[in-house]
Order: sequence, then C-alpha cells, then structure tokens
Amino acid sequence: MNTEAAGRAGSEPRWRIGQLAEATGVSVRSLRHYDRIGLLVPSGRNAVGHRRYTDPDVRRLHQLVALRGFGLSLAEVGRVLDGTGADPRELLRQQLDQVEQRIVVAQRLRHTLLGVLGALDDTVEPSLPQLVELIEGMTAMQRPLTPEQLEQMVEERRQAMAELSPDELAELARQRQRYADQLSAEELAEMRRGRAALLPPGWGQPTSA
Amino acid sequence: MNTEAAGRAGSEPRWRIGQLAEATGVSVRSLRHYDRIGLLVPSGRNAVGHRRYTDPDVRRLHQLVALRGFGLSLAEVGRVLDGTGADPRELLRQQLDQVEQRIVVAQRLRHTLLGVLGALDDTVEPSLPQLVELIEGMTAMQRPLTPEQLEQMVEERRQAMAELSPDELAELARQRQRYADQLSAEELAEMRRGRAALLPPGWGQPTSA
DNA sequence: TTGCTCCTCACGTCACGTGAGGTGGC
DNA sequence: TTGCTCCTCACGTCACGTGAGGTGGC
Repeated sequence: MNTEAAGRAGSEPRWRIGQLAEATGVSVRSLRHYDRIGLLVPSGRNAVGHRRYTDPDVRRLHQLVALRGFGLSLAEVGRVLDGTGADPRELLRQQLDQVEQRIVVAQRLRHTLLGVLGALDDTVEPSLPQLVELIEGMTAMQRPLTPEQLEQMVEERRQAMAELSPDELAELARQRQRYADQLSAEELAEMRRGRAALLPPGWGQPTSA
Repeated sequence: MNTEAAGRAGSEPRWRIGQLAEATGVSVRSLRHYDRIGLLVPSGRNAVGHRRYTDPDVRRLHQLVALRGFGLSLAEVGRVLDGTGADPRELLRQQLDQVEQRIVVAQRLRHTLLGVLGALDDTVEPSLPQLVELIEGMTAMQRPLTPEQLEQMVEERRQAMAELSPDELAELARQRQRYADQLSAEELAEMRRGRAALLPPGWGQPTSA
C-alpha cells in the first residue's frame, strides 16, 4: 500500500551513490575510491552494476568521515573500523602530538612571514633580486642583513622613490594603508617586532609618506 | 702552483651534486628533480654527464629553499626567481592568510581531540564499536550523545569493569596516570571542557579508581 | 683494482580530480 | 524519447623516495 514499498527484509532502504554523496558531502569519486580500496564496499549492486548502499554502509561512512577528520590516513581508518591494528586511543594521541607540532611550525612560519612583510612594507617596490635577497637573508641565513647590504638596498630604494610621480606615491600609500587595515593590532605589533629583528636599530619607524 | 687550480675564468669552483646536497641539506633526488623541471638547471655537465653547479647556481638554490620554506609551490618559486608572475609580496600575503587558516583549523582539531581523549580516558577500555560511536557522536553529528546511547555505553563499561582483575584495574589506572602526566595543566583543563561538552551534566568527575 | 659517486629510467606515494567513452534508469 | 545518473578505465596532481641496472671518477 505504501509508496515504493522497499524490500521488507531487515529494512534495506538502499542508497544510490549520488544520493549518498549529496547527503554526506563526500564526493562520488571518493565513495568509488573507498570502494576500490576496500574501505567502504557497498553491500550490493543492482542488475547493471550500480552501487547500492545500505544503512549500515551509511553508518560506516559516517564513522569513516569522523576518523578521517582527525587526520588518520585511510589505511588507519580502515584498521580502526575493522578492529585490527593498534589501540585507537594511541592513534588519537599521536594525532594530537602531530597537530600540536603543526601548530608550532605554522606559528613560527607566520611570525617569519609577518617579519618579512613588515620589512617589505617599509620599502618602495624593491626589485625582485632585492626582495629575494631579503627573504634569503631573513630565513636561510638566520641573521639580519649586514649594514652594507642594507645600505645598498636603501640607496636603490631612494632612487626608485625619486623616480615616482606624486600620483604613484599616493597610490603606494593607499595600497599600504589598505593592507594595514586588514591586519589586527596584534599582527601589526608582530610585524614591527619582526622588522626590528631584521633591520638595525633606528629603522623601526615607518616612513609615513 | 695551487692545489687543484680550477678554471680561472670568472671563478667557477664547481660543485658536484653530492657535495651540494651535503652542504645544503637538500637531497640529491630533489636537486635532480629541480633540474628536470627546469627550476635549478646546473650551469654545466662534465664529460660523462655529471652535473656541475657554479656559485650562482648555489645562490639560486639558497633562494629556492627560502621561498619553498614559505610554503610556495615549486612553480611559484620558479616564477618569483625568474621575475615572472605576480608581485611576490602578494604571494607572501596569501601565504600568511593560508598559514593563519591552517592554525585555526589545527587548533580546532586539537580541541576536539582533547575532548575525545578526555572522554575516552573516563571509560574503561571501551569496545571498538563504542569508541567509534563516541568519535562519531562528537564530530560527524556535531552534538552530544543521547542519554540512551550514553546509558548503553555506561552499562557496557560496567560489565567490562566487573570482568577485570584487580591487577588489570591497577594497570589501567597506571596507564591513565602516565598519560595525564604527559599533559600540561592547560591541556588537562581543555580536556575537561571537551568532556563536559560531550557528556550530560554531572558526568564531569573522573571516576578516581 | 676497489669502492664511491654519479647517471637515467620508472614505479610508488596519497587521496582523490578530471575527462573519455559508453550504457541503463526514471 | 530525452536527460540524468551511473559505470569503468586511465592519466594527472605534488614533490619527491626508492630501487633497478649500469658506467665513470678518485
């Protein structure tokens, strides 16, 4: 009597791959991939080979997505779901360690980037070689620029400045302001600290046009 | 007169690939890779085809490593070094954005992991399905477990508890303590908060054996 | 003369994305 | 009957790692 009475046995409302993808946000391609590697093999196929997922399949998919979200590899996810392999809590602890490492590394990189950007924002359109030299000096070399390098950059900057029209200067100032407006107070402070570390004393003040 | 007088012309002390790798920490395989994709083509080869790097090549390598360290792809690095492509400062700003995004995501994940681990440390060897259910409940579903789910887990835990020998219980307590000792006060606090979010009120207190 | 270094394929990694070319389902 | 969905290859991604099999350099 019901609309589209599905097979009664064991409640098997079967999902098509596209429906499942739409409902879970997992791509069709990913679902096929999980099938191929044996991580999530649909319980059935229809007569022409189309995948049909059952509710338990869907449940496994949810678990898969949750574990994958913790950064486990698909191989690890498979081992956890199948009860093989190490204590999953140990895996989660390792993930925690890795995430904390990643945070530290990313924060260090953020600091360096702010420093370099701070130094660059103090320059007027440095030439590419100059810029690369600056980056090189700040990172690979792990030390501030030498006074001679700096003097040369300053001189070249002065030259470039002198060749700019008032309009161009105004545009540069606007650009810089737009960028500064996007930064938080904390980021600006960090940028200043980074610049201070790179440049010799007395170079901290922005050349307010 | 000198030992191994190299070619006088333009100071060309040529490096072998192995020496360069040793000196810079970049693998031989990476150097060959950079050669193949045209990012760092050694200035010469000897009679039998061995790569020979000049000082300018080494300089470019240093710059390459610095830029790569900012998270630029090798394609972007190539464009910056060759002066093609967009303003490198714009690239660095994009990298900054990405790094900050990564930090936020990683911190969120860290928080979730601490919450799950906190909840798991309150249980006695949950079965794999239970554990996966817990993880599923905390993440994919974005909501705490229902009272029924929780009640079932509690009951199963009680069963598991009852089947443990005193020695096994003591070992469990030791394990848990060892893990807690590795955590900072801040992490423990965050873990408690995570657990509080997962479990209904009144479930916060660790069952101190 | 013996290692040591170097060479070029070429497949593997990881989790899919992206067509190509074709067939059934609603 | 027309789209829409689904199918299976199979190559591409990204930055290399890792042998295989072989030849010159010190």
